Amino acid sequence: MSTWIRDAWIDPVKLTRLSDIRRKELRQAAFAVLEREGIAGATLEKVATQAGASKGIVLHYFRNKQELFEHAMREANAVLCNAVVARLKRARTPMERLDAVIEGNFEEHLFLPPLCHAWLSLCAEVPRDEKLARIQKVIHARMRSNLLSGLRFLASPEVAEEIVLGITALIDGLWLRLGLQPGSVSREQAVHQVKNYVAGRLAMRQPAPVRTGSARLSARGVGPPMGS
Amino acid sequence: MSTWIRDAWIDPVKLTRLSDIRRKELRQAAFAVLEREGIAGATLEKVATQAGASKGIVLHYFRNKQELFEHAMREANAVLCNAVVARLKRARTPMERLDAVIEGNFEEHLFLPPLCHAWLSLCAEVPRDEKLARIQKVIHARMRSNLLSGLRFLASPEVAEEIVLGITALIDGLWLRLGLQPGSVSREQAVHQVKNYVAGRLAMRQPAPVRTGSARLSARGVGPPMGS
DNA sequence: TCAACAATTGACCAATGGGACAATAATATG
DNA sequence: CATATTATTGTCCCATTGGTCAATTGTTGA
Repeated sequence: MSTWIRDAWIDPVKLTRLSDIRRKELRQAAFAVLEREGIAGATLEKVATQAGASKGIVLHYFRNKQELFEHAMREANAVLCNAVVARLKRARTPMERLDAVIEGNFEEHLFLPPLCHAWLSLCAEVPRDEKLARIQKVIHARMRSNLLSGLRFLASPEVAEEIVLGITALIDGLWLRLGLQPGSVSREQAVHQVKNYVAGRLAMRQPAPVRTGSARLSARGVGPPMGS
Repeated sequence: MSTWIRDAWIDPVKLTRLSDIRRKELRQAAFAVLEREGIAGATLEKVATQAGASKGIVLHYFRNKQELFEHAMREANAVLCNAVVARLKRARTPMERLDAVIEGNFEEHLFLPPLCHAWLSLCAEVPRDEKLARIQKVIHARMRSNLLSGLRFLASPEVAEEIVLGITALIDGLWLRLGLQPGSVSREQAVHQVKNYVAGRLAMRQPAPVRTGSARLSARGVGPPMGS
């Protein structure tokens, strides 16, 4: 409720300041409506009302409904992504990096049913919206990269890749569970669950040839590898 | 394309025979439309066309749109559930029961993007449809029960419960992955993934007091090898 | 102060959707 | 065969929706 405003103000460039603010307001409103109404019930009128504006204004800032919701998805993702990145910055060891990603994905002020509902509705549209699909792809790529940045040092490339799939699936699945039955899974449970998964997988003697000559640092701290 | 017809014919009760057939046709059509169009695009007209009938007939057999799609969800779930149950019948050991559930959830003629898309759309509506929520609850309860029927003998109740959550989340997550990026995960990969998860979890020395005096059978055919 | 420009609104429109219904065809029943 | 019941269609209605547009209201800057 405040983060984006900061961005707009601190930034010395004024450019289309007002325009940017409106757009942000609107995609937030769009997301809010999505939370309550789902994709089928998310009408331009409702979005406008939610934003305290008229319907016309929505189409003034976004070419059409699709575009609006595409931006809504970007926005939502950015928030979640920031949570992860912030934690990642503080991580020192590979294992800490892993935990950062995991915990970041269940930030308690984000791991909530409404957010999940909106996210679900958006996901359900991916197959019919090229743009949404692309965004999804980017999101997943970043997630993978974040996970790999820690996992690289903890498992062979093949196994790491496998664990990445496992972690992402687990995370998504836990979110889904939350959306389907609010209250059935707490943030702590979720984190616990994924961490246990990782522990279990890392403890297994790896079925494939473990040695591939790649990075060797062992789980202990490594410190500086953090780039951005 | 044949299963349901059998049910209707074999059953000695003729009652509203034709009516039942129509209803089944229609909820199947509804599901098919859902696969292509998503919840927002799934109109009564399209469902009728898909079923080769007129729009009126749809509302003749279902009170309204909601009811139609609720039945569509039941139908879809029944199919998936049957796959699991069939495998479960053949299972002999606890571990085999576990595998039955896992493999049944990724049956190759079911683990397909379109089916997933429809399922996703339905899930996205759960928060706004009391009936759908209830159905979901039932589905999950059965899944849990099925898993527990094997898991009971492989871990303490607490741990078993935890693993149930993990497995269901993983399964859902893998389905979601399939829907979001068709082709990014094969049936074999998915099964492999979940089985590895189970193996990893079962191999862990259990963090909580392991002894609860409960069932002891030590999964014949799998139990001990994993031990560290 | 006045024009140029952006923001914002509200009216309007054609298309569509869900649902009601009366009319018609089929089918069963006695 | 006549009648009651069920299946099916097509039409009609009204609310809603995405989207366009001209008109109005600030804002800014010279």
